[in-house]
Amino acid sequence: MTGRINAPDFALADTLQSGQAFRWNSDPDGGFVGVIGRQVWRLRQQRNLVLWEAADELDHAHQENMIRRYLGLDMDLATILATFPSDDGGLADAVRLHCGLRILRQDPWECLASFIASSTKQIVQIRQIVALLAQRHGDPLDSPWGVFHTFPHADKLAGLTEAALRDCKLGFRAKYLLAAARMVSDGSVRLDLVPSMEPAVAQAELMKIPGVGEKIASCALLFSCGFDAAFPIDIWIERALRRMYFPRKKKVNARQLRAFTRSYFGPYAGWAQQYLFCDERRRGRTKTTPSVTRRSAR
DNA sequence: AGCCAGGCTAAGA
DNA sequence: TCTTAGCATGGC
Repeated sequence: MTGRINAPDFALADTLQSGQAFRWNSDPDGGFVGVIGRQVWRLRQQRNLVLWEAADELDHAHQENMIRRYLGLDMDLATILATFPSDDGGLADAVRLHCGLRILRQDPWECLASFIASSTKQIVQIRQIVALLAQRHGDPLDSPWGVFHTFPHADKLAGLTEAALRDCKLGFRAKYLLAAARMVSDGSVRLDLVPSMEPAVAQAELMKIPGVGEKIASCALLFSCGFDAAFPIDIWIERALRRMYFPRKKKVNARQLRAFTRSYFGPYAGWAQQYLFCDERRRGRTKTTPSVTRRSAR
């Protein structure tokens, strides 16, 4: 089944490759193949259109709604951008350079589990871990593009041993993911209710899980639960914030950074964060003469 | 071949 | 309250 969605202000590649989701693979024709829910999808962009192909023949309108929601196409980007601080040239540049970047709305469990796996890992490694979890413990899904797998439910992972998770290269995160799976599946963490909670309550709910601190909770809240103001601060964002807003000021600690982001960026702070994140990484990539300019953040 | 990654926890100042 | 080691693994 195929379809097309009019999406004038959308950047598929930026959106799928900006470290929000870890299970999209690009194919040679500029498409991306991945799993949403229990289906394999192939997505492409042609100018103003998102072209989608789904492996299964289901209700067309339902399919289209699903993909629109997942890609964040049900949000009005212009309205969101208008809430950003108006006199911030640096942020405006980042927005311009990553025009059409959106926040995905992923499955909360897959998203939370992926970010539990992410700590002190590079994106390549996170992708490996998530792929292994799916291959070994998810259900196979046949498709025109090969066999893919669902991301295993919390119930499924809850029944595994820590050793089985370690075999998926989780390392010391294995016990965290196992605990998370158990807490979600036995109801001691109500992941299903998180999207409708007050932001602070939702964050506290996720942080009941060992291995989930502010950063990982923020990622899950922003990328899967609809909390557009959640503002995960990782190493890249920290670099961007210090460079743009605290130049050469020696002592700005994590707390002060957090306080700043909460008061400065507004109700869609998480979206601003994603633009800054992408741009900081772009800067890292486009640096010239790597032997000289390579410097870690102060 | 080390070094260091998109952190959290717990210990110690 | 703030700083820091330790954790496990792979890419560069």
